[in-house]
Amino acid sequence: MEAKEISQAVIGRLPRYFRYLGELKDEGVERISSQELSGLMKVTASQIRQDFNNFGGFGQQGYGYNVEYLYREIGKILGLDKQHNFVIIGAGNLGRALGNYLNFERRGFIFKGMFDANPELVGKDVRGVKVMPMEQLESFIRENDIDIAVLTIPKTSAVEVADKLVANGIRAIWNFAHVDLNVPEGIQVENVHLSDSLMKLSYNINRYNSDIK
Amino acid sequence: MEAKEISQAVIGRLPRYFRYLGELKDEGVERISSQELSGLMKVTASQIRQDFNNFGGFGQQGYGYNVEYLYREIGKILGLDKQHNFVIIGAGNLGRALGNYLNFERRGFIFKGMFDANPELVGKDVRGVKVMPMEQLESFIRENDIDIAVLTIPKTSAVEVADKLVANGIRAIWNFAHVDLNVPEGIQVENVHLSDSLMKLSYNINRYNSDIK
DNA sequence: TAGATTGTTAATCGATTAACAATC
DNA sequence: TAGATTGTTAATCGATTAACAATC
Repeated sequence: MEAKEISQAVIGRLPRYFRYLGELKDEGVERISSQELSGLMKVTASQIRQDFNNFGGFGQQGYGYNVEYLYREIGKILGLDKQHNFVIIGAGNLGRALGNYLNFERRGFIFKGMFDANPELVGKDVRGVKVMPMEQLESFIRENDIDIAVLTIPKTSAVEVADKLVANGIRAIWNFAHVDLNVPEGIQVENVHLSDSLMKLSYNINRYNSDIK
Repeated sequence: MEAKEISQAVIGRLPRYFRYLGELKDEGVERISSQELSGLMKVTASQIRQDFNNFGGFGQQGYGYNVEYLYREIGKILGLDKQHNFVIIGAGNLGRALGNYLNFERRGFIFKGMFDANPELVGKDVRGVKVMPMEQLESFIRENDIDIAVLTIPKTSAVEVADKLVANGIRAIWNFAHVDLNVPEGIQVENVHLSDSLMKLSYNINRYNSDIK
């Protein structure tokens, strides 16, 4: 398929559409117009139609969109109809919290392994998965069809671990370490920099207060 | 001050500048040009100069920027020179992980209290803070100068809790619940929707693969 | 058929990049 | 002073919104 590149701005909005459509579906709503969805989601109807049309027409003139169909199609676009195996590297608080989060499984993300450099954590159980030592990471990635590595380790070791992951065929890194990873073209990195997010909040608190002075 | 509105695109980049400048400072680098910083951060020098100039001139022609000064100024813009007290609502895995994260304190974010609806979690200790029952939330917010509430509870209760927070004078919500909160103008909300982030990663994995077919 | 609403083109708006005069 | 590099204006690019013809 000769698909033109879809902008990340559009991709970034798809999960939110997916969530709203899922809720509408669960409420038994059968169809919805861009106008109604616009009211619900507080985005323009124009943007909704443009976004959907990046992927071809999902609607029908005079009718609107079929909720269940649109929900399913967006799921497919997001790759949620496929299984993605992941490992978590770093069995600290955050790593364990993510390992225990059950909803990922519902979307096809399967928790396959967990690793930590600290011998005291090795062998511990997180939702049926035993923490393994770092020495086993590379062979495990290769032998268990792992797509995604979740990095919940300190930034000091993150860059080095990322290189190992890439060398062993990982396809994507979900990076919670507070450092920019440098990976070759074609390896996907999604950063979750929690402290950056908190700083934005801080800025907005203070800006608002100085504005009303 | 009559400051024109700074776009969120710019604000979103400030924490990353702050991080790079902090590292440069720690390495003892005294000055840097937009050109050098551009090479390091992989953004255009033009964007760097435009971003900084939103807040007035921090540099000097022919010299560049003083690293330590610029670092400190960006910190001030982000409000990191002020103390922000926060509470965590939801003492599950994620809430406890955030409570145990020490680096927030270094930036002026002080962990003051933790709450949970589950009686079995009440009384537990997270880094010196005892988990309190939800009944105490509202008075605690009012009486302890709490700026930020971190929501790590299921989406089913998040909307209701957010309303209570607003009614008791919270200024900002760091929302990890997978639901959009509707708050009055002037209350800041920063969403961290982890599953949205994971879905974006999923899209990019699958897009890349179909592109190279 | 008439009304509704999409798909899509055109217009606008905002953000990024390029260029260069100002100045250290 | 000459060279370097900012601050800032102008040009470009991309994303959002508006408008409307196509069509169910």
